Amino acid sequence: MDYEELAQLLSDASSLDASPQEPPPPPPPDSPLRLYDSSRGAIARERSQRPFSQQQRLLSTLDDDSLVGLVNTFDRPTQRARLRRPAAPADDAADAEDDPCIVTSSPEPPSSVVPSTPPASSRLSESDSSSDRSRSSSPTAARVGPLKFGDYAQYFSDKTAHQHSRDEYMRKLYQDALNGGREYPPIFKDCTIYINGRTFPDRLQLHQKIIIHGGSFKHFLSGKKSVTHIVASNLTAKKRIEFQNYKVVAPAWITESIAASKRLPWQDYALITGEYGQQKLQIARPPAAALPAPEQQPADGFDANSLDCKQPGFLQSFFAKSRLHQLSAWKADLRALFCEKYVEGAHLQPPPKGARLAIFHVDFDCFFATVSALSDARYDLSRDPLAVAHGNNSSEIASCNYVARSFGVKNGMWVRSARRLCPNLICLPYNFEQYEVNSKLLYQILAGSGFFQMILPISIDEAICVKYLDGLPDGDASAHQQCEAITRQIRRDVFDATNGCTVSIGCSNSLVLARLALKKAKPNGQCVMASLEQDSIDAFIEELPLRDLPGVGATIVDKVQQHILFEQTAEPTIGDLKRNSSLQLLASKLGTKTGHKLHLFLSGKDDEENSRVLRDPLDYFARKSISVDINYAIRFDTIHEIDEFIDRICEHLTTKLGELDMVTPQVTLKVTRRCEHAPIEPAKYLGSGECDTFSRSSRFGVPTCEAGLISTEVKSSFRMLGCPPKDLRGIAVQLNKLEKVSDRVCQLRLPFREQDASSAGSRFPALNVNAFNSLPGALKEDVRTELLKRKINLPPSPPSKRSASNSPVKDYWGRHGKRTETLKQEMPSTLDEDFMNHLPTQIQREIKWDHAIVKKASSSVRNRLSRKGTGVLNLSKNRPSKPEAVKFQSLERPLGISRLIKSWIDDTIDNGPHIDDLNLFDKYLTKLAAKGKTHHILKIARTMSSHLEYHSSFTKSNPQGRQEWEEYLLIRMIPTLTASAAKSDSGVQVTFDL
DNA sequence: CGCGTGTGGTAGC
DNA sequence: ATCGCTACCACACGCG
Repeated sequence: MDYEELAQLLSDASSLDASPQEPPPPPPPDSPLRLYDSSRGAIARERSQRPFSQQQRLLSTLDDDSLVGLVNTFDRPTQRARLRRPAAPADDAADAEDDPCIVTSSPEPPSSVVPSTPPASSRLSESDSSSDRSRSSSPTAARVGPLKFGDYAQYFSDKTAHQHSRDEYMRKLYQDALNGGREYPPIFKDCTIYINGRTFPDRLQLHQKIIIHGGSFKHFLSGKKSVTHIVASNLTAKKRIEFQNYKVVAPAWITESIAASKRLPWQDYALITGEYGQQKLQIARPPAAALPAPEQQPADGFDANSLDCKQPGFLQSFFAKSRLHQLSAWKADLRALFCEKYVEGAHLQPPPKGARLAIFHVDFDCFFATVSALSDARYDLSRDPLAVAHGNNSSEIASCNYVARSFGVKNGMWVRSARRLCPNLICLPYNFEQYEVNSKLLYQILAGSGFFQMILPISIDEAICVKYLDGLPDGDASAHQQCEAITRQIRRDVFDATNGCTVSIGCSNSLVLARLALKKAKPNGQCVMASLEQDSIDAFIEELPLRDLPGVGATIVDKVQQHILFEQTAEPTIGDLKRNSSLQLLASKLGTKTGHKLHLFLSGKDDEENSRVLRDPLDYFARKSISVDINYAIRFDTIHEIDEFIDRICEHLTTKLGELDMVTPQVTLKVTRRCEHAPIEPAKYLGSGECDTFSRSSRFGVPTCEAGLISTEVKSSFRMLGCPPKDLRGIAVQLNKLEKVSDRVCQLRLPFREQDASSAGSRFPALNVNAFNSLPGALKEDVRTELLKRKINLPPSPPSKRSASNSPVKDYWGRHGKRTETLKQEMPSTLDEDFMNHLPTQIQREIKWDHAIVKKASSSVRNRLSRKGTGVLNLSKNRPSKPEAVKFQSLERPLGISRLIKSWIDDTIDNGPHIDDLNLFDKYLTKLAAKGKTHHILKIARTMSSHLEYHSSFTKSNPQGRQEWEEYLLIRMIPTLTASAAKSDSGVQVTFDL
């Protein structure tokens, strides 16, 4: 039995009962469950094999970089269009080009944008996966395409197109600056060179050397075919394999070739000597000779037994073994399945308001333990104390049977502690496959029984089944007896089908009571409490532990104990609280909502929120966010490793997002950081120990599903949170407020059509907001001014009137509050709100900084983060960051700035510059650029570069700070410089006043 | 008051 | 060893 059949059962059972006069819907031929199947195994496989896109990673870091290309084409849609097609060197961009979504660019009549609801019959006969697909491949859905991929491809091609001219310009610039205008020998003519990893000399210098000697430089491997040489100082084993077909040379090839004034044979500097020879042999030999290489690869990164978060296969292998991940994934799948079955509510008839319901809460007894035990003939579920856990000491018990529980063993306990209570405890391995099998059997039986109008999935082993009692005589014994009979039969059927798994069932008229009845029924029992008087309900729940109420966990019990029951009992019961509380008391001690909820629960009544699942299950089960959390085995040394990790997480998330056909307007990063006093290595192997958490969310101007964009925001957020890489113990990325792409079609249509209506380009179409978003600071200002001059209307704003984030402003103001006047820039108040809402968070922050009116001391996060003072991006109190930073703005003389920068680097060479200082520094550079002082920027860049080199010459290790400085130079400074250069190209004379 | 962000609690085994 | 995930709600607080 697979999920497809199960889904049919689900569908058939409920639709039959819900509307008996209608014929059962023909089962969708090829149906929804493809989604289910593909969202598991297949995706996972694809994910593990899919090579990480190098260009995407780099691209995502190059956020502010070189959007000059977009600026250049900003007002020239024709050029944009021309550029769009041919150049899309990135694999991802190329994929996007193939995507039907973006191929279409012709406008569609509005009528097709909102497809009228098809007759039910036609919808039924249509396989639903294809219904989705047909919608998304329809021309109307294609309207969304350009926002999804097109701009990215555009961005990318523009960027690539621009890179060459930038390098060319830089070449001239360097030539003038360093060589008195004379040309350097074109040693690397026709060479396209990519630099991998850290090198000596560093990337910046090699880049310089390459371009001034006539070579061209690739900032990333786009398809690899265009690259003639890869320069690297050393290669990981994996890269060694990845690059084995390329000319990989040591940096000395560059330097020595220059010294020799001619291109030396690359073979003498080949990094992959053995492999290359072998490679040639392999071509000649039968394929068998190639075997060793693939075998090496798993050992390198995919060893299932070693969990190394720095390896590309980590996520995959971690998730495969994480019980909590599985539980969450199953749950999400079941919910999606439910929604798929009842697309648009077609087959679903929620109970009429006020209908009498019988709710059956069905749950396996100690599911994992039972299933694992049943698959091992050596053990007797009813005699041996059993538990499911990975290992022996600090591994957690996922589930234990009732024999073990009689010793005091509990779920979640560490095996070591459990063994103290129960020395004979037997630990069984997980058997995720069997869990799924048995779960399917359960759902199949529930759906096939025909007893229920709705089957609401709660988890892999737990469901809530709803029966409408309206046809039955009121409140009499027959309803109760029927429920008893149903319960008995379900339990027997499941036991038989699963060959020994027991389910317990609680049945009552409310969700709360059904749940309490279930608790009472466990293990292997049933408890039917249908149609009772309030008195008997009260009597029934009186003795049950408060903890058993839904939504009541350790914290709420603690609060109740402390503030309401004053520590009277160790384990308070529902009766305890009910006797000692009132609605007002609960609301005041626990909060309004929680208080009200609890008050109702104490009488066995559902509240608005927890019964929402009954009233509007589709809404209840609809997905509103997706996230990845990893709080185990996180051990990083450098920010770069973390960046890569973030990239992988974002890829993972966007893959899911794509499967769901959704986009996100917001991403939240949650960082789990080792507590200051906590030991470096906690008791639990690779555990996180005691931690603090910090989170930060970012908005996208336009909802996106692009890994690169999301990743950029997340990496930026990570820096904002200032967690030292070595103290990172967990990381979570959430995509919030998800929207279906198909739902966005209507919203987006208007701006597009406006654009089409006036092809002259005098209107400001929605799409160009993206372009604007991406502009570097100085140009952005220009463009903004230009827009104003032309009185170009901006696209409609999203409903919200507020812009993304408050705290960065506070952060800035807490530290640089006095800079208001000098940094103030023009932004007309009428545009402000609408405009801001369309800008990416990062740019919003910049603008906000300029226009901030807030004068607040550092936020609490800021304070908490700086208490340690030695973090990488964490400003040390004894580092003179602020005075220096303020000085940037007033310094005009190069000599002064040089000295300042040197001392800044000196001070931060170990721990790295503070992000705020860098941002301020960026501002300074932007100002310089705005004034056309490109030569100043160039000089500063050279100062920084050479000073970093100076540091590296006597530092053995590679301190965090220097890496960050180098990265800053490469990914932020150079682009600024380039943008500035490109801008001043037309008019301003570049001169040096050394 | 309405809205946004960041934090925290809870659920499943 | 060991695989401490994930979705969602509610709250506190800040802002205008």
